[in-house]
Amino acid sequence: MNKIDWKIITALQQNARLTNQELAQIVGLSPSPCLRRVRKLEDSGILRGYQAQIDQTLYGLPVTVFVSIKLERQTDHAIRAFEQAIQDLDEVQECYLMTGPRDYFLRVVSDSLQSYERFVRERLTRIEGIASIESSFAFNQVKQKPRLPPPPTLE
Amino acid sequence: MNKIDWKIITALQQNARLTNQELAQIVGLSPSPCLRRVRKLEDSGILRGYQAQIDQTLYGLPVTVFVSIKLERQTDHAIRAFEQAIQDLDEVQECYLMTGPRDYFLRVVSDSLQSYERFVRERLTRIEGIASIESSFAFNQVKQKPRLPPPPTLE
DNA sequence: ACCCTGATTGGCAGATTCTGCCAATTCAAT
DNA sequence: ATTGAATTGGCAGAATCTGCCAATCAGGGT
Repeated sequence: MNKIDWKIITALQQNARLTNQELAQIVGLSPSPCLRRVRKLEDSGILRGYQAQIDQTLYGLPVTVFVSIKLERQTDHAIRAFEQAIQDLDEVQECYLMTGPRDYFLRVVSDSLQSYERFVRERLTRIEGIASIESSFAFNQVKQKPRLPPPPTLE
Repeated sequence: MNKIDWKIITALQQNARLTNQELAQIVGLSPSPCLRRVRKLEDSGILRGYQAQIDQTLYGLPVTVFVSIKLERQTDHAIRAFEQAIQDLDEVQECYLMTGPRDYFLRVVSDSLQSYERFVRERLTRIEGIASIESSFAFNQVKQKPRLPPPPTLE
């Protein structure tokens, strides 16, 4: 990966629907080598995909909650069971395995506090092996930066 | 917004580089009304944009940290100053204003723990008005779902 | 049941873009 | 300088985009 690849990645993070011609112009190549580089980045896995950004509030899901979860025990079985259960919950947008006192960390979306309460009571707490759940509510999103800093390998 | 719009949004969340023809076929329309709907969703702001998903580890930024921040006072001035400062930090990928004991919640990326420490010491703590900082480290991402549940207005 | 109106759709066609192939160029190492 | 591998630019047929127009559809009022 070199400077041109980095430019490609930066440009596509800001607008994944750029045409190959536009992209080529931005990074200073002609279209065909530019397309080849994009394909290579895709094949290598660095470019994992392209996704539309949705305005959650306008879409109808204005509530964002961060949830810390602790398991009763960290056996292999309990971990796998929990992670599998989480995959099936549509409201869970992201899930991280954490260091420290909390085991998992989730970002959950919902249309209202009522719905979120129902989600916790009827879905989350039904998962086996959960010791505790702690919810933190977001007022709003202050920043969402679709752009990573340059990787250390570039400098 | 109706069922077709929802299909469009779902499809574009999974692959934002679908051609209009492919998208039209998926949602069961011919290309031209499909394109019109996409434009309308863009104009309305529901479709905020399209971004490439990057594999952070392959890219060279394997460390993800969630940071809770408390301000000394919640005056209008302090809040604005903090939010402005945050906008300029490339390492901060997301920032939320929170309810509860913590004021802000950040997702920060870094290439190593050393770099992260430097980031905290040389950048974060230099921002005026911060009372406390608490870092939680992620081992890895267990789930990343590029798909929202159907909005309540559809059911 | 009928008509009327506004919204939505499908098809068409010129303009644009994509993308595989090949020759030319660049660059690094000897 | 010379060689060879990697990368590039240009080309052209195929595919796609996208604005326009007529046809269709939904549903409200009489």
